[in-house]
Amino acid sequence: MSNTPQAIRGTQDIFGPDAEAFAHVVETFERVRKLYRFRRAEMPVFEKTEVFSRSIGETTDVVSKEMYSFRDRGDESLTLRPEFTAGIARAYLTNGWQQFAPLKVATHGPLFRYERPQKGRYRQFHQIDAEVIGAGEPQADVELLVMADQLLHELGIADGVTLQLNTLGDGASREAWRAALVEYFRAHRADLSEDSQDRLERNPLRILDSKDPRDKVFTAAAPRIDDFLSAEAQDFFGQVTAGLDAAGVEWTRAPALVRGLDYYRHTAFEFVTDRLGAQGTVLGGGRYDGLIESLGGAPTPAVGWAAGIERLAMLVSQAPKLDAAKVAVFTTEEPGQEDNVIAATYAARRGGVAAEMVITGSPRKRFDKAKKAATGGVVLVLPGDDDSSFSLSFRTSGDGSAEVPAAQMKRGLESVFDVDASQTRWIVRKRDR
RNA sequence: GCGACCGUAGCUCAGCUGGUUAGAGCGCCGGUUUGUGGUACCGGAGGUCGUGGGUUCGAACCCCAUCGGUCGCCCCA
Repeated sequence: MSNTPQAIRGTQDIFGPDAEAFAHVVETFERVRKLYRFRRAEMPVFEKTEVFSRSIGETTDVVSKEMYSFRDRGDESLTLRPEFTAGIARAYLTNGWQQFAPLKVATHGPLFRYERPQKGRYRQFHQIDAEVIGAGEPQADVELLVMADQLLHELGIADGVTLQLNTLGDGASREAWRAALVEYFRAHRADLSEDSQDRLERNPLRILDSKDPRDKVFTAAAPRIDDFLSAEAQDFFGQVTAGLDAAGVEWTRAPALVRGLDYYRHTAFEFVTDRLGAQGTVLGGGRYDGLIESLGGAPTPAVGWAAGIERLAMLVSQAPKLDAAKVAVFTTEEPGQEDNVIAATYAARRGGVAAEMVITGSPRKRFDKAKKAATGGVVLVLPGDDDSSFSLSFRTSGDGSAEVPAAQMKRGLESVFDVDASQTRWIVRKRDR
């Protein structure tokens, strides 16, 4: 064991109920995304480093200390993607996807961030992601938000999750607000937490959602974005909220909500829960009208969101269990009948019935072993009248049971186990021996 | 990058103020029992006590380092 390589810190091997919940989240997302007519896209998991550094912002933590970057054999700096948006924007530009604008795309897969792992946070984590590129109207924001809301409802985790909504205004509004915040906090600089004094230089907006009580004294009275919104920005936000109201999506205004990355404008939002410890954000996103330009494209409005699959999966308690499916377990206690068990098991599976078989170990213990694995029931293979035939005995924990010739397996499965064996047309043929 | 707690069998854990061959349950393998049954009993395999150093007559237990896990800070999904 001691020379077995260990998994990389912050990576996870997902198995069992967790893996089922994970798959359930992805499957639900795929279903909902089709309802909203978002197209599927796949991007590489690594890009040139500049794809991220130029779009996300050099001063952000993500770029300055959380990227998995390395040099390839051509001495090019590459980076494992820390988010989807930048890569999608790059693909949009390099593949001429402008022709599809406004483009609704969705994707999911692994992302990488060099961080200290903790609850709901990993170095390789997974997100589902939806973006609308080339749509500057508030209706695009609304569509994305309603889709997110529906997804959370269909996952059965909408209770206890609230949509927190804010606007950062257009570029001019945001800059004016930022300047006012810097001026305001600078006046109280000495009384701020160490972290926030640092933030004052790097990312003053983030002082607003500091958890430090020393900062909270000042954040309450800090300048509010509303006082700096241009008429257009105000109108834009008004249309977003009106659309949400029309669609029946509940939201709350969160004036201190800002996004961590530089490219956000106008709408910013997070779906937040109090059930995941410190990692309360379950789905987050916003409008990033400046991003495509920063990658050398024409000015292109865009909105999007992403959600951590692991975090969603942790909230999903009602994920369908693999074991909940009715499983027929085939076995025999008669030495020499093992081949017939094999024949019957594969016939059942070809017919669409979930089946397992037990043909190893002590024949006397096989029945008990089969019983443990069987949620549908146990099928016992018995020798037939002659060497080349056999019959099946269907046993359930209830009162159902029946013994039928092998050829009538379909009937036995359906009547005794109550499983859908309608596809089972296969007849156990008599074998020459 | 910072802090707190935690590493004993495949899994969940017990192991007293340091004391002799480190235990239990579950799981696995074998035997017996039962024979419309989700049983009971017996036996077996499986552990460099995360790793390395130190203290001690003696370390799973105390000290240091290191690796890993968990949770929190920063930041973020």
